[in-house]
Amino acid sequence: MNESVHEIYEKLYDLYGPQGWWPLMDLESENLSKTGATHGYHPLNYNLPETQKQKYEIILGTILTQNTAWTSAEKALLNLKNLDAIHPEKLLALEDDVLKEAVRPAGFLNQKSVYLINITNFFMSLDGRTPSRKEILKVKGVGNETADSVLLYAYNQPEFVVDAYTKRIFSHLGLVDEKTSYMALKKIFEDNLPMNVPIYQEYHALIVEHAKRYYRKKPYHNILKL
DNA sequence: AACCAGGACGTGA
DNA sequence: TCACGTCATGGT
Repeated sequence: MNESVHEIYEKLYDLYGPQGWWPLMDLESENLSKTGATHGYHPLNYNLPETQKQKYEIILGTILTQNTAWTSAEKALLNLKNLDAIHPEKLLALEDDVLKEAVRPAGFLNQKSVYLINITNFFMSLDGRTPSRKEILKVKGVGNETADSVLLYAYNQPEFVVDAYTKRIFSHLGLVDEKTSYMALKKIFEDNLPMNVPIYQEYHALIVEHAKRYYRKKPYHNILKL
């Protein structure tokens, strides 16, 4: 197990290369991936986000993509951009139905519009400070994965992000039980990898890329030859 | 036509 | 704690 965590990372990186997550709308597309967003990746640039606005865009994206394809979340994000609402104050100033219509393509519009407001208030209360994992989790609409995504990609904190794909791949490979909890699985990765933000960022993105190709529908196909 | 998307919350065992 | 239903839309 210890070995395979890092070994699989190497294999995925060799297969797909650097992914350049988290996508940001105002960046040129430079990614080789064919299955992700249409634009916004920034492979090998680990100095992002550079501005509060970019942090905020990432945070909005983490909510919008919950149980939703990124292509759909991206449409909602573009709607918000066209409303000039990728700014905390302006998003809060939107009429309720306007916000919901913007969120609609990402699904769960009633929940996500409230969650966006919740996390926006939280973001503003930080006043530029980096939040702790515990305090982000208090925001209604932010669970384990979203909290870790915010910390890893918006604040460059070494928190490994686990998602449904992670559990699916590693249980399919027989490395963990399907019922392994989020925190237990997170710990397995963090215990077997150097505590390094770019590696955490790339590994999670690589898992998503790999899963999109081989773990969408059964029967799953193990091409990693472990 | 069923199933899945870069989940989280509320409820009742 | 944990299993289960619910939330919405879009693509395959």
